[in-house]
Amino acid sequence: MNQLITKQTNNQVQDILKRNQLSVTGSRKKILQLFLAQDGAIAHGDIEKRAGEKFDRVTVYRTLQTFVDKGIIHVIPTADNSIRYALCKDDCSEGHHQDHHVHFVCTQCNTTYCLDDIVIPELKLPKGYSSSHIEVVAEGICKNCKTPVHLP
Amino acid sequence: MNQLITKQTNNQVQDILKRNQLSVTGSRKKILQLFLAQDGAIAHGDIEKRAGEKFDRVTVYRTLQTFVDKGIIHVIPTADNSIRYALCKDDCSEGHHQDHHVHFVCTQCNTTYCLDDIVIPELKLPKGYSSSHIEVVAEGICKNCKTPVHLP
DNA sequence: GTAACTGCAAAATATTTGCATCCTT
DNA sequence: AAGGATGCAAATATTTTGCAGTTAC
Repeated sequence: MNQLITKQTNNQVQDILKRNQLSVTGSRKKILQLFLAQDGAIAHGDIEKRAGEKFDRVTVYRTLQTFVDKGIIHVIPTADNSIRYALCKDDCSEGHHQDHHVHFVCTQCNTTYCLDDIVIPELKLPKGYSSSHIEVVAEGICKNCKTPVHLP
Repeated sequence: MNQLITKQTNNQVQDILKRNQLSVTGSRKKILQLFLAQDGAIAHGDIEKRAGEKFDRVTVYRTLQTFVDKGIIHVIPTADNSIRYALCKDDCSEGHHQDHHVHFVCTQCNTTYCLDDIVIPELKLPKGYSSSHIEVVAEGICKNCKTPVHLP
């Protein structure tokens, strides 16, 4: 879990920022690194409390907002009023990612995942309602917390 | 939209409170009235800013929390960090309501509805994941904001 | 060099806690 | 009468804003 910045991820980060017409700065690189290195979603507090790094709180707020505005990350609302952010696979910076994917919150480890490959089935809404976007958050046990089955 | 408390709703409110082993107090009655009188979901701020009524902020926090704990109302998370609460149809106080219904947020009037009658289709989760609860929030135009069709 | 980003201070909001008083049962 | 609920004050926590110094391009 060492936060070594490899040459490769460094390039990746720069790419994403440049593609979104953002200047490549230290904070932005470091925060984007976190997202790239992380399987699940990240809350504002997770970044601030990050051991070993020191992040200015205000800069974190502003950076996250900038990333959301650019479509690099997206917001995952949760019931406990702790907003989490996630970078999704591949085309995050194209703004497609938000359209139809499922979020999964593990009740055991509290990790939030983006399940990009799950198809959200059509909803039959009542007469008069029409929807442009559907957000699905599933709650349960994730792949890592699943009790392993001991085969004989 | 007058907040007249009819004898009937008064009884209804008392019923709900008693059924949940809560003492019947002024604040609880007034706040529960609001939920009963309202089609959509309510945010903390909506209650405080309620014209004509004066609610102590702290009491509102505590009352909402109590109602959530008892299962009288439930939380609807939204991306803008403004948690909303809704009382659902019929069996709110039995704790069933949260299980599988769809929330609908109108992007026009910003009202949040509980669509209790919509069936949430099965999700095919990736290998290793298992879910116990699914939250679906659809966003779009509601029945009231729909542009009316002028028939010839 | 210029425009944009950062970090600090401080303001504005939102939420929680403690406690004395009041109300429900 | 007793326990719980309320309302006020105040403590905490969260988010936003202003601005001067710094950095990216």
